Amino acid sequence: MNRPVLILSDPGRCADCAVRVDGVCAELDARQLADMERSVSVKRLSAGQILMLEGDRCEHAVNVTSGQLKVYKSLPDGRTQLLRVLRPGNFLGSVFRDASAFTVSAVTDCELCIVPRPALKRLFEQHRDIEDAVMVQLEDELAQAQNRILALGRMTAMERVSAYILEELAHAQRCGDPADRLTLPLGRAEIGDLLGLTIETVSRCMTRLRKSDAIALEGGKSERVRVLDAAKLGKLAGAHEH
Amino acid sequence: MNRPVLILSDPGRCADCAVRVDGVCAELDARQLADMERSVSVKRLSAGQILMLEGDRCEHAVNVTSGQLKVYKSLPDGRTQLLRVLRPGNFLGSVFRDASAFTVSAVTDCELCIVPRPALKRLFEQHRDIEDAVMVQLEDELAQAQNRILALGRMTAMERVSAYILEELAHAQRCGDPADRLTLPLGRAEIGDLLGLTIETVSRCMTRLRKSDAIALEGGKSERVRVLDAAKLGKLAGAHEH
DNA sequence: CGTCTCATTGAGCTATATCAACATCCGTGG
DNA sequence: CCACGGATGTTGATATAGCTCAATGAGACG
Repeated sequence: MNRPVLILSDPGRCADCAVRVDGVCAELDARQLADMERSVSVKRLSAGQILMLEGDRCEHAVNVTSGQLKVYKSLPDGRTQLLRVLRPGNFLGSVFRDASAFTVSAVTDCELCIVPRPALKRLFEQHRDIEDAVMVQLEDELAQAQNRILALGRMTAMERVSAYILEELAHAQRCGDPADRLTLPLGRAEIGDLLGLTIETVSRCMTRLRKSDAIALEGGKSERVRVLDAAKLGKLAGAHEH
Repeated sequence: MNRPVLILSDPGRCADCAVRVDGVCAELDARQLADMERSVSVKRLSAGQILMLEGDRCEHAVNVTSGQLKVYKSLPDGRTQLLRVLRPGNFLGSVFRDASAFTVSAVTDCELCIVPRPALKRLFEQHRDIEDAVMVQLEDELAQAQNRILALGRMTAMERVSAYILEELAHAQRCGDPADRLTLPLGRAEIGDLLGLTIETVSRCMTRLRKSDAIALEGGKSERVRVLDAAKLGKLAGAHEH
């Protein structure tokens, strides 16, 4: 998962990119990729560094190639709410908005593939597929935001935590991990900020899930979860499938 | 606001459309509009009717020309959460998703301008600006969803209600209404479903705002609000401007 | 081995939900 | 025109989920 990434000064790299098959770049053909590559540069962030602040001008879009970032909004008194977590393959960037609506900061050390906005617009003009690929990302992001709205507005703490674990499990599975194990990418505090809960409530929900044998917790900070009873979690999360 | 709308059998109407200057259609030139017009039809809904159900195939995009609709998700036990309210000029439609992530139903009688998805895709191919216009809408929608996430996750009932009134006030002003008066488009139950609160809590917050002289309530169902002290509301809403 | 960070657990508090009564408006039919 | 009934909003009393504050535990790291 931590393979090297595309580098401006070293053309030909996009083809080797670790996240080549995910997200925006997945659908592009060789020529589009080559054009993309010419516009792109790499940025590294260490854990805790801020990529952009709410209100900043949006000067480029980014694609995460390694590491994790959190996207969040804050109230003046410091309450903060995570909007999403960015992982390898995820795209972030407004094409038509000037000011960022959120802050983005690195949870772990990260490598990002960066496209300046003008270059992105030019790419859009030259390659319809790139614009389409971005729109697909945008629609996905919106759908996830809508799920979050439902969770925050109408689900209990237990439901939110159960649903969150299942989300992470699904993500782990997409990454090819074993079907019942996952490593939570966030600490309790950040999970709380994502789910609109406090650290303590998240912890208590985890404990309750553990005591009811739905999950097992492992690792020093209980950051590893084994899902013992996915059906029970699904029921708790109020899952309804279509 | 309730002027007639574009009608397939009566070409030339788009130019006269009540919402011509809003949303997706605003940026189009005569030729694009003419092409659009050819792909479009009108649908009428009466209050309470359902336009689409969560899980339905997305077969067309719609642009609201009159009336209001609500977009929402529900949990199996009936808890429901509004995602957004659609008003004249608003666009709704996934271009690349197959299944709707939400239910849409008419709050009032409505008139909609409908574009079948294949036609929309064709329009995208022929007119870059149309795709761009849709992407602008999508980015706006996402930004609003993110504000809602912050509200639901981290704001108190008073803050949510205050912020909501200010949102509605801003909307009324954009429609050219007087700067301190507005008519709430939703009943208390729907406001509750939008803000993740109960009817009673919404009502109590309204009362508190009234008693603190931030607003005055008028009309049989208190559906008209006069904003007496926007600054106080803003402070309550935890507004921070950039 | 102490210190730091993070998670857990407990005790009590409070904002909001729930349950219930009442008020008000509006339409309808007599 | 008035009386009635249904829908919607308000208010009150009580319950409770989740928050706050505080103490404890358990790895990680120098």
